[in-house]
Amino acid sequence: MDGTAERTVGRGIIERQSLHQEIVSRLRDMIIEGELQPGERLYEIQLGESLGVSRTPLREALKSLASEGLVELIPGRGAVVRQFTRKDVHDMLVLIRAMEELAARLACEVASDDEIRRVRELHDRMRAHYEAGERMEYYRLNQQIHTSLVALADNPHLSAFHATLQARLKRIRFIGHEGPERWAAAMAEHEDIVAALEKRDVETLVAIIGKHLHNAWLRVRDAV
Amino acid sequence: MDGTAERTVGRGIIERQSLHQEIVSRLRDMIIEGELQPGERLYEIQLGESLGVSRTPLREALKSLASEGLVELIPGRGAVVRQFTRKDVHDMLVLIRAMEELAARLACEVASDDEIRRVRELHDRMRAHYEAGERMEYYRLNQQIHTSLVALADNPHLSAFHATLQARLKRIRFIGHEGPERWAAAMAEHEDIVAALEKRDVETLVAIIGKHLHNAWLRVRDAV
DNA sequence: ATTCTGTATTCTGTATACAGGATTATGCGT
DNA sequence: ACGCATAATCCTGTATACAGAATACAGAAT
Repeated sequence: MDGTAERTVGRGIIERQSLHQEIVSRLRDMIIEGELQPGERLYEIQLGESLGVSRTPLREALKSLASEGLVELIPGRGAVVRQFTRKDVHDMLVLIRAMEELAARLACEVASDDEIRRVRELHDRMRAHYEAGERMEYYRLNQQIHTSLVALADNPHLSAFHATLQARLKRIRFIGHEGPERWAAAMAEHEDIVAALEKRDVETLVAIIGKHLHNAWLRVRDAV
Repeated sequence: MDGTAERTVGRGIIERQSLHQEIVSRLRDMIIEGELQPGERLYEIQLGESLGVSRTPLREALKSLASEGLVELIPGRGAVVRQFTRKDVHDMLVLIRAMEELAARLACEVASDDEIRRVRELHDRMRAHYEAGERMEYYRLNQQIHTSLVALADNPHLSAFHATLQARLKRIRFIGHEGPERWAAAMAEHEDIVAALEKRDVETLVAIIGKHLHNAWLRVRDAV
């Protein structure tokens, strides 16, 4: 395949982002969506050809993904899709909980009414998808709400760490939302979160977020 | 220079770690120690020659450092040592505070007496350096104590995030410890931290750590 | 039949080559 | 002397080539 042509088409006239970021994003998605499964070894030539890219930029992307924790680099033996143990997942949820609790505290202080209103809008759209039983769309908005909530804290470093953790957990969390009653519970918790945020009721908000992420563990722990 | 010979000497008979990690570590140190200054552009050929490495592995190392947040990658224009604004430093300290508070809570639950004893030993050694006025050694142990404290929580993901944040802040924090009265205050806070940890007095420990990192901000904010 | 060893193959790790874009220097016109 | 256009240089981004390590395989010895 002629990689150059493919790339030109893919990026259009204006270069939207560097090829490096494009490869990283693509691989990240492939890992999150399970196209590349945990424990799977990533052969550079083969993978590069499937993306229409040579080994050099691919290897660079793999180094980035390793730093993000999605890929494990074994010296002399290449890259492997990282797999997480039960404890890993628990540890990550504990951590993401602390991050969102921090974000909640900061958000109640610094977020503008307008920003909060936008989260409410996302939430309402999510509820619509919930009521329509559209799991995929629900899930996507769910993630986006958590991201937006953290963004309200106006702390880019926090947002970045949260995003990488969320990426690691994405696959696992998706599995966890099985079952209508658990789904309903998660939805109710979100309802409370947005309500507390609108009232800027810090302690309630922190408490619910804590509960929400504790429950998230209960929801996923059997899946790992 | 003949890079191969240099490398063989540097790594010895048994390969201790991959060259990639070696370059990353080396560059990280160079950035932290100010050999490469914030905002400085990193020319690949030049930098590679100074490390005895060609562009390919160097570029891979730069991608890793970019993911760690020590280097900024500008598409089409290469790598620059990242510089942090006042707000960046504040945001990072807020974040590291939340992480250490979380670590404190977990540590009080899960750490063994033996592990806590080892932190006490580090602390005593640090105090010796403090009393001897050995700033560099004091500083080194200071960092190590914070790292160990987080390690007590037995959450590798937390430890990893904490470590990258600490790396970003290392240079700035070192500057901040100027002045004997501020140094004394920091030392006293550490004293209290270890004491609370030994008693497994969670709330006191969290409070002191919070205070310690709030003060850390006061100590460094004029330096940035 | 099994294990060990030597060989062949495959893959990683590093260096180099080449193309395109960015930056700097130069020269011309005003 | 200053600004702009053009050319030269440098640097990045990507592909490819080569060396060495890891793995797989086959045959021999026990």
